[in-house]
Amino acid sequence: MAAAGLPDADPELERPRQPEHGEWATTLALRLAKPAKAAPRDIAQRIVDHLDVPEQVAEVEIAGPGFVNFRLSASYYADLIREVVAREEGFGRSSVPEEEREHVNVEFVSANPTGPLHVGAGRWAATGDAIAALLEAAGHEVTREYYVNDAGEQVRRFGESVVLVARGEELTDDHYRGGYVAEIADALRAAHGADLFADDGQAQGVAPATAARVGELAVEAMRARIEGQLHELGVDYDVWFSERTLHDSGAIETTVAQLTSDGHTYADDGATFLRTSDHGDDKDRVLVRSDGRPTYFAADCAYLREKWDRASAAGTGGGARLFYLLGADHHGYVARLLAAAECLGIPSGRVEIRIGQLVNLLRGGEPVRMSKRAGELITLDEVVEEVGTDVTRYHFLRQGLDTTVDFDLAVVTRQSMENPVYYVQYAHARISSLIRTADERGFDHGTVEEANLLRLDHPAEHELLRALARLPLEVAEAAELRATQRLARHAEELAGTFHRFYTECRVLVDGDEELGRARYWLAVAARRALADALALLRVRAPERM
RNA sequence: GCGCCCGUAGCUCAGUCAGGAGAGAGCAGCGGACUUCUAUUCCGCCGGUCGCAGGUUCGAAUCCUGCCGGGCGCACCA
Repeated sequence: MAAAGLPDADPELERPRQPEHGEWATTLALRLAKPAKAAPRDIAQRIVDHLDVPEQVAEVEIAGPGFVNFRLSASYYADLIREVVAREEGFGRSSVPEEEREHVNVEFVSANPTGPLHVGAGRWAATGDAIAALLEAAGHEVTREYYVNDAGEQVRRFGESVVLVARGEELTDDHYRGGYVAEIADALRAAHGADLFADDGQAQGVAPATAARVGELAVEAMRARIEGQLHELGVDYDVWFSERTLHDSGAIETTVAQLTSDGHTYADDGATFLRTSDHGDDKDRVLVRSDGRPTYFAADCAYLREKWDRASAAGTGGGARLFYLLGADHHGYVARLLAAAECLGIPSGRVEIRIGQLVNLLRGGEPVRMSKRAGELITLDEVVEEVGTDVTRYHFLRQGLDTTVDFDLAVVTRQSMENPVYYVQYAHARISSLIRTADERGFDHGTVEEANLLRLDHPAEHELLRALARLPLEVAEAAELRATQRLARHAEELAGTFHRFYTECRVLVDGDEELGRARYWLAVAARRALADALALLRVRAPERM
């Protein structure tokens, strides 16, 4: 820059939207116009004159008001194809330097185990899982974790509900109801006998000990069912963390004691408050109620501390990170959770909470009412069964977290381009078919090293190569932004460029075997890229459709 | 009332973090393309005051302020 007589500045290369503008571009000259007091195009010219152009850049041009565009050479793309073909899998993955590699605890779903998951939870399942996969692809270590609220009032209440249903007695508005409660009652009766629901000399209602005993079993049964529901969606966790263990081990008392000795609490009206309002929260929050029982928030604090210690112990160079994916109905917790983290001495920025907007379940444009009453609850597994895991996952993943998702059963079950997942999968199946056909016909594709990949100069070939080359960057960006839709949209772009290539460029051509071989290896590379993108989204890449 | 999110083509949404080249995609509508590697595909046309009004900037869908619509949340609940 100095040589060109210009102020120092970050070139900030970016990818132009229009193919005519090359693979890379910089707006440097435009931004320097003011400080350098010169016309942007003149500045651009001076930059270009002093530029050290790498081998892989075929052409540099100044365009428009002062953009500098770079075009990559054919040999760059030839190397790209060889690289993609050479790696067995994981094109698109990257690695971070050891000192930046984080251990990320990704907590998602964590719905209360007092009922089966509904459709909305599917969004958090698919998204949390895919973000975890993206973080892994970006080179981080990940723990997928589910926090099980298996302690406290709701367990007692759930147990009481099961007992009452088992006995055929009446429920009140405070109880859980619905077919699944009866199912649990039946299952528990089968496993433990009807005596499980009996009280000793209790005249009315359910004895606390009975409610607690049944509640514990019922919650575990429900948790197991939730685990199964998530597995159906292709989501498997590393850790199912039990809240009860925090109560049993004394971790909650220890945590409250620590917060107190660090001066973050005070007593008022017999209750213990945490000074969260000193750390950005609207008001202080109760840790221990005036009757001595800890709040759920106290358990959250203990859990936060436990998780932080565990993630830190992994000892990665980039340190630990606690990632929470929460629904918009929980965004009220964000401030107090972050405040708690500060009080616990967790470095700022290490607890990251992302809020996702909610899901509307529709059928033919009409809202599906999800009443608590028996029979009207639409569970996640029912939906997955009806529409399939690939469509369900992809539908959630291709939309940003900030957008409310309409999940319309009538639309989503249609196998048309209203479900773009088929478009991407079809591209993969099409390439697979092409390769099968080539083999059947005894097509001599040779090796990728022998192929003359410089023959790939058709516009459709070039577009496909461009999309292919961008995959690693798109993955890295999607991981950085925790934005699954980035990857989904790029997979669609990749599929689109392949479909156009397929239409315009025949691979198994007569008379030009050299070109055919080059195209064959391009198709192989494209299939690998599609398979890798779909793998990160945990969507199947079918060989046939 | 306060806080968070959204408002972009008839519909569903990308793009907003980090301001740049005539604002993109799919669906719907209209018109084309298979005797040849999968037509769940491809090509073309139609379609937009980027909610409204100000401001910052050489340049705003993008940043700031204020409005207007919609969703969600504001417990010694769980």
